[in-house]
Amino acid sequence: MLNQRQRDILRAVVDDYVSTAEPVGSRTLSRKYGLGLSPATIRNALADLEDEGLLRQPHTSAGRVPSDQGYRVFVEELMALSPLAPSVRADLLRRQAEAEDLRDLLTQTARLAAVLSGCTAIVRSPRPAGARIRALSLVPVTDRKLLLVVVSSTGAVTHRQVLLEEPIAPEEVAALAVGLQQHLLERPLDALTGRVLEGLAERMGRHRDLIRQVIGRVEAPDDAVVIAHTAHLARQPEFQQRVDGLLDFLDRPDRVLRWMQEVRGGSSSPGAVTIRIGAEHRDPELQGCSVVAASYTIGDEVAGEVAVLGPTRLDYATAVTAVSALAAGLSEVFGARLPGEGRQ
Amino acid sequence: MLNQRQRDILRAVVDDYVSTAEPVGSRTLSRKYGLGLSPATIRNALADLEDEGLLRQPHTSAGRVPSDQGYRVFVEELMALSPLAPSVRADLLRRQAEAEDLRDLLTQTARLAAVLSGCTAIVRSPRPAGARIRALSLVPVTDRKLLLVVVSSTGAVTHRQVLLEEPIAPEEVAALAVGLQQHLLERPLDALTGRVLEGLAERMGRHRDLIRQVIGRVEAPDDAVVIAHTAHLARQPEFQQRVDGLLDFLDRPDRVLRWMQEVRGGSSSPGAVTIRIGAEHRDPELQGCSVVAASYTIGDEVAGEVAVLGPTRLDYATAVTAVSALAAGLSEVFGARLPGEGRQ
DNA sequence: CTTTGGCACTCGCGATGCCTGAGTGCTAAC
DNA sequence: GTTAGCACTCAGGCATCGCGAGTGCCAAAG
Repeated sequence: MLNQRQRDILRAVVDDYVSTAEPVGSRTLSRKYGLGLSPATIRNALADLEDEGLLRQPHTSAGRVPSDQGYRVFVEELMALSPLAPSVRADLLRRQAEAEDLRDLLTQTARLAAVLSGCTAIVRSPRPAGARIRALSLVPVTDRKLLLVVVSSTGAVTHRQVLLEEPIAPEEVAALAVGLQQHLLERPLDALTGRVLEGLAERMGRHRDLIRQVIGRVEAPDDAVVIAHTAHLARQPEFQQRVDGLLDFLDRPDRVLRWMQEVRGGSSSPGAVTIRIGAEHRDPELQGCSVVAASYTIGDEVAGEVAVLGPTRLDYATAVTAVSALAAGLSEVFGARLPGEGRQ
Repeated sequence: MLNQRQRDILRAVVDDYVSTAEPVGSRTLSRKYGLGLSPATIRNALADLEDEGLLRQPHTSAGRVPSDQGYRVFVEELMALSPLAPSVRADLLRRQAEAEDLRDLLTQTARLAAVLSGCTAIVRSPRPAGARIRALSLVPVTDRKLLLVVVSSTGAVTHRQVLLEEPIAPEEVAALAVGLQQHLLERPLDALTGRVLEGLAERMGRHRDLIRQVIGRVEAPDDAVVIAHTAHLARQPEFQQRVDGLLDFLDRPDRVLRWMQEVRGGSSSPGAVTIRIGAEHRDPELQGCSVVAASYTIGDEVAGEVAVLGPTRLDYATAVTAVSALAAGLSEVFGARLPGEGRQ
């Protein structure tokens, strides 16, 4: 276990390294941080911390740098979170509430997270386990082309083209839409598995193939993740050589999505902030990176996450306050809007 | 005017520099390219080309590098375009035709362009001057929230939330939708200016405010540009120091859009390929970059562009064949689908 | 008159070596 | 337990050097 001095020093090392990106030496610590200790004393403490595996030396006569494990101790025990000023918080919430639609809301949130934290931000679209079909409509585009529009209880709108073999009359489309609505409205999206749909197709008789085609596509929503400000990653000195790998990773929504889900993984208690540091990531591209993610909720269910991504040397305290405030904002906006009263 | 030898040598310099990223010397040229000339002779020609402003020397005793102007001469007079193998072309078209909807089509196209050219690719959503409203629907989500869905003749689907002060009954929504359809279907999107809408709102009597709210938002489509594979930019040796500026630029869809429009600017003949090189860009972030853009059409109108972005040292021939093939593919897909027969 | 070989010259780049300064660990004194 | 002092280490900056790629110019050959 660490004693108070070691804790103070570890905190100082992390603070300094985060802001300078240079290994921190005993003299600097003694001068810049009010520890009231001589460099020599600090050196002893540093050596202890290194033995514990919380600090590393890039080379013999360099200062210390926090190890992944050191960051972990920092975020779990030492980090001083200063809550956002109420005015700032209110401003964030206002901006979120002003969003025009779901997409806009997520984009705005991601941008705000990026600006506040100085990192690349990622927001995962809401997909609560219990999302239901709130509205469903078939729009005839031509006599052989329909547009299926589904609005889920999260506010997500998905639309798919449906191309037909045979022409269909508008009245028939309308009848079909009513039929679908009867069977599908308020049903959970998750429940739209093969068997259920097969049954539905049977029951509705005509247009069986059409129905299959239509419904099989409802569950794949358009935007799984929104990413803002990748430029912040490229600015980090430690990534100069590897930006392309990271960009490549972020370019593939499916991978990012899987990864986000995995990050949340264990701790899925609503509102919790998950932090994953450096080697704790499985993906090789993400070595040297940390992610701070906060989940937001719709109703009482975890629906998605707001996250920021940066080098392990990142300002965890700022990141945590930013993502939790924004995730809370999302929860609030969803809470206010979605049960259905349509308040803006 | 350049003589044949100078032209051959300029072409060789560009070819070599594009593939190696190293300044090209007279010896290399004499060895690698079948010019049948001694290095000394080539040196004379190089000196001439430098006097013409088509080549530069990074420093005395280095090889030559094409200047922006040199690239311009290259693309206008010297570049040898080899058309794509029919099988490749067919494959591209097949992949485009398989796209599920507009969004998917544009994303696929951008990815293909990026892979073929080895550059970052940008596709601008179709917005032909004469795009019309093909379908329009109001989906009741709650009693105070509607979703307006508009399908344009380009296949673009836009949806907007409409929040109401007063609750509205579903039947009323349906009636309203019919009214809107009567007045708006097949009208050009461009014509939806304030005056027309005002008139419409008057004529429809009730729900005047609602109508205003609804229609004012139709014209701002969701996705103006699709960007693929920014990682390719980061990989370019010449951009190591400046990736962040470029990423920053690409992060703002509005700027990218404006810029794409400006690039097409002059030559708007359908199917034309526009190339803009280095200093020809106004934006300071784009110095040292080139863009190759081909426009695609819907009907006979230019609707948008497929473009690739890279360093001035880019493989213009490959880029040109790639973007023109893909733009032609888009034109074809739109041509086949959009008049309304819904063929896949 | 054009082409070419030869030659002197230039200059970036990588390797080498030196020095400095920041930083350490250890020990002995407080 | 803390601190001052000291010897030691090592990365990074700086100058030096040699190499090699490349040039321009000139005079001879075609």
